[in-house]
Formats: sequence, structure tokens, C-alpha cells
Amino acid sequence: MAKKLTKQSEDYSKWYNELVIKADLAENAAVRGCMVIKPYGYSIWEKMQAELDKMFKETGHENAYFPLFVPKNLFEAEEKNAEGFAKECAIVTHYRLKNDPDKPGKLMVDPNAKLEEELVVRPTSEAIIWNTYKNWIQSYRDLPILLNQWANVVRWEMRTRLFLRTAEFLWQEGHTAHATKEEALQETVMINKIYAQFVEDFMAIPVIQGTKTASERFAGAIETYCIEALMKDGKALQAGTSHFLGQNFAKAFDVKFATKEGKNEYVWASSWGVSTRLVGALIMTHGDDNGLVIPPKLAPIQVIIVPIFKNKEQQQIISQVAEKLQNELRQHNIRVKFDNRENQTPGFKFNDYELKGVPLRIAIGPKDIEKGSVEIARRDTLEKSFVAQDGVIQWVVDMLPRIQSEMFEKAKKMRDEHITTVDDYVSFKNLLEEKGGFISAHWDGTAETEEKIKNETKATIRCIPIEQSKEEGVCIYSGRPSRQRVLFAKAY
RNA sequence: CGGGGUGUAGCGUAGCCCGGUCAUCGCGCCUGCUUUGGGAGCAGGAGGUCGCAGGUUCGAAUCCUGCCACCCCGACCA
Repeated sequence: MAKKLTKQSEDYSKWYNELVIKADLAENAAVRGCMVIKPYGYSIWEKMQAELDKMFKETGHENAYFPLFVPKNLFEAEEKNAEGFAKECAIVTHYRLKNDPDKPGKLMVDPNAKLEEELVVRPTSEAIIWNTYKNWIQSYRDLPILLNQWANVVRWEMRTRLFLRTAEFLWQEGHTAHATKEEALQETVMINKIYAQFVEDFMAIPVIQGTKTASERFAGAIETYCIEALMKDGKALQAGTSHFLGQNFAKAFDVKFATKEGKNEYVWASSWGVSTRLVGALIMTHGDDNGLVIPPKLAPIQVIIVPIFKNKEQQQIISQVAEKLQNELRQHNIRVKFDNRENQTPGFKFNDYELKGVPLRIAIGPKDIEKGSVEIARRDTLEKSFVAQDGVIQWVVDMLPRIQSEMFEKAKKMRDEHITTVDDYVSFKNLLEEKGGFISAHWDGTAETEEKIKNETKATIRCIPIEQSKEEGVCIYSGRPSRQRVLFAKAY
């Protein structure tokens, strides 16, 4: 039937786009490159927000909010940062419209309402925040400042894709100020760990923690830490970054503090963020030909109950059993929904909730009422079990965490099978074409080699992994000496 | 910004080369009956400035010109 999704193996991109739309996560907005996140998609993001927010707060951070608009003169203060983002900035130049004298009923930009200082719509908030921190910091006693903001940012990308790259996207951005280099670095590393922990434990997506090469680094950073995930089509996705900014922003905005010893020193900084892109990672890590597969910890609906009935009397009897189950599951803090709609067939509901990735489905029909059992289907494995009605609660309570961990293990196995060690350039190119995934190879550490490999193969250095034994070798491209392997991949 | 392509109902499309009952089909939507253990069936119905503006012609979705929008491939990218 035409209702089926395109298969992943046929056209992965098409599969992805169809799924996002059919599973009711999001759709393209009537604004170039922007997306409407629909309630189901947004509820997933809200769950992620809540968990991350908790983790930030547990580690001493607080939330705040800074303006959407950044005056151009502030934006350009940190030169490297400004240069890095300049090509993708939306800019407010006017503040008023007026009726167009030539086109009745149409509006035009009022040329008399031109702003003297143009406003950049934030692509990231370092500039506006550091301009503010300048007023907040005088003494070592004012440090550290550990702030996070949940916000939208705008990056005028040439080509966009739902969740993965949209002109406007939602994220959190942390911005911290510290008295010492060590403390700022420690913060950067800690956040990277929090990100890894969140993505692995909560989203069931295995990641590799590492640092970026100079050319992949955040504009204005001394060092960028990242977590890299692998999607089912063999392409890598940067899932989160944290940056050690050194004193670059403090110098650009003249943020100094008095030390205990009475000396004036520049403040040390970090910044870090994850975005709605993680929802894309979720889809591409766990999704299959039947649709989404959402890990239980994240699923807005963890258990869906579908009744099967031929008439009113049956519906009534089944509803009683279903509602009882629903109430009991709720008492165990399980997010459960009983879909008693009469205008959709059970078959439709089965497919619909599979498409939406609901971890468990309980079906109750006349046969189950007779036998005193229910049918429970797992979304991740598509396995069906018959469970006695009085054992359902315990079965579900036990099963949800099991699904969570098995989903992670499955994804990790797939990821690990797609990390290949390679020692020559010919195999490197072949592997990229045939297998994809991460390729662990020696690199001479120069931007030139990195650039050439990128131009010839489209593969970039995703990261220099942190947990990896140092190993001497020779660069696969130049033959020059290398101190350790790095991970290459084609990336989103 | 360079190269290519597409605009027809809410969505996806046929028709365009070769002007003339061509506005096609599927999904969705509405009404009714029968259904309901894996995306229901039948019958009936609503819905269109054929992207916009000109031009050619007796006649334009179809040909010509201009504009607009979007998509794909490159450079960029959380």
C-alpha cells in the first residue's frame, strides 16, 4: 500500500523525511528553512529538556535569558567568532513598515526607519552574554558564573533538513566564567561527559567523546570537545559540543577581575550546547522501516492500549479491563494511553503507534477476555507475548528498562561494527564507499592533509577520541609521522 | 553565488514535446450502510485563479517573454 514508508535501504533521506512528517514530529514551515515542531515532536524535546535541565542544575548551573538581538558592534568584537558566523547571519536593518504607494494593500519597508546600528539575530549568544558579564564581574568573589539558557537561534543555512539543519532551531547554550584556566577546562570536560551520559543513558545513543581538530573547532574557541554518534546509514552526526574559550571573549569584551592577590586578570570561559538536532539523531539511530523507535525513558507514551471489539457490549467489557490496567500502570508512573477511538480500526492503530515508536503495545480483544490475558508487543524487536492480566503490571515495569538497555546495546553493537581501523589510503577510500561508518586512521596533524582528504573523499575528521591508547604511526595520506589515530567519517 | 530541475485540490501526481469535452488518478476530507485480532469495503459527495503578470491565437495548464517561489547538485553547517 502507498501508506508504507519508503524503506531505509531504498532511499535513506526519503525515509527520514517521510518519517518525520508521517510520525507527526514536524513539518516544513511556510518560512524558508524553518520547521514547525508538532505536539508529538515537541513533547519528545520537552522530555529531553527536562532531563538535561536537571543534570545542569545538579552540577550548579542556573537558567537565565538574554536577548535575541545582538547589536552588530558587539557581535564583531570577538573577531574569529564573528568571522565564523558572518556568512549565516540574519540581520535586522529596519524597524517599521508602511503602505506601499505603488501596490495597494501591500506593505513595504519604510526607508526612513533604517536602524543606525544593525541588529544581528543571534546565531549563538557569546557576544551578548559576555557584554553582560562585563558588568557582573569585578572580583574573584563574583566567579564562577554558571549559566544556561534555553533559546532559539538563527543560522541562515543554504540547505536545510528537518531537525538536522533548520534556519531557526531550539537549543540550550551554557556560558560560564571562571577565575582560572583549569576550572574553565574542567567545566568544558564535565559538560562533555554530561552530554555523553545524557545521550547514552536517556536517548540510548552510543557516542564517542573527543576533541575537534583546529579546522572543525568552534569559531573563537581554544578547544572544542564533542560527542559523535553514528547513524544507521553510516554517516556521523555531531550530537553536542562544549568549548573551552580561553580568555578570547574576556579580552574582546574587556572582562577582568581582581584576584585574591589584588591583581587584574582576564576571566576564563566555556560555552556548550545541544539542540533539537538530537531529535534527528534519535530518529536515525533507532528508526526502522516501520517507523520510529523511541527509548522508554524518552517516550511521551510508553504503553498504548488498543481494544479490539465487534460491538458495544464487547467494547464495554474490554474498556473495563483496559481502564483498570491504565490506572494501575499510572500508579507506577508509567505514561500510558488507552486509545478507545471507534473510528479507527485496530490495524490502523497498530501501524500508527509503531510509526510513532511507542515502546509497548497492549492489545485486548474478546479472545483475551476469555483467556484472561493480553497481547503485548515490543516496538524495538516487534516480538509479541501473551501475558496473564494479573501479571501485566509487573511485566511492563520490568520490560521498559530492559528495552531501554537493549536498544542501547543494539545501537552500540552496530556502531562498534562500523569503526574500522585502516592503514592505507586506498582501503580508506574503498571503506568509505562500501561500508561507511567511522574510520580510525593515522593523520599527520596538519590542516592541509585534513583539507585534501576532505576534498577527495568528503570525509572529515570527526574527532580525536579521548579514550584511546596513544599509538605511533604514519599518516595514511602524507606518510609523515603521527602520534595517534583519529576518527574520520562522512558527516551530516 | 555557479550548474540542473519543478510549480496542476490539504498532500502526492497525469496531461505539456504535438494548443481544441483535459482539468487525470491515488491518499485525505464529508454523508450513509456494512465492518473492526495488522493501515476496512461499497455507494454517494465537497473541494481547483492549472505559481504570478503579460503576449501569440478564434481558442492556452499546454507555445513565447518577464517575474516569483521551491527543490536537487557544489561552497557552508549545531
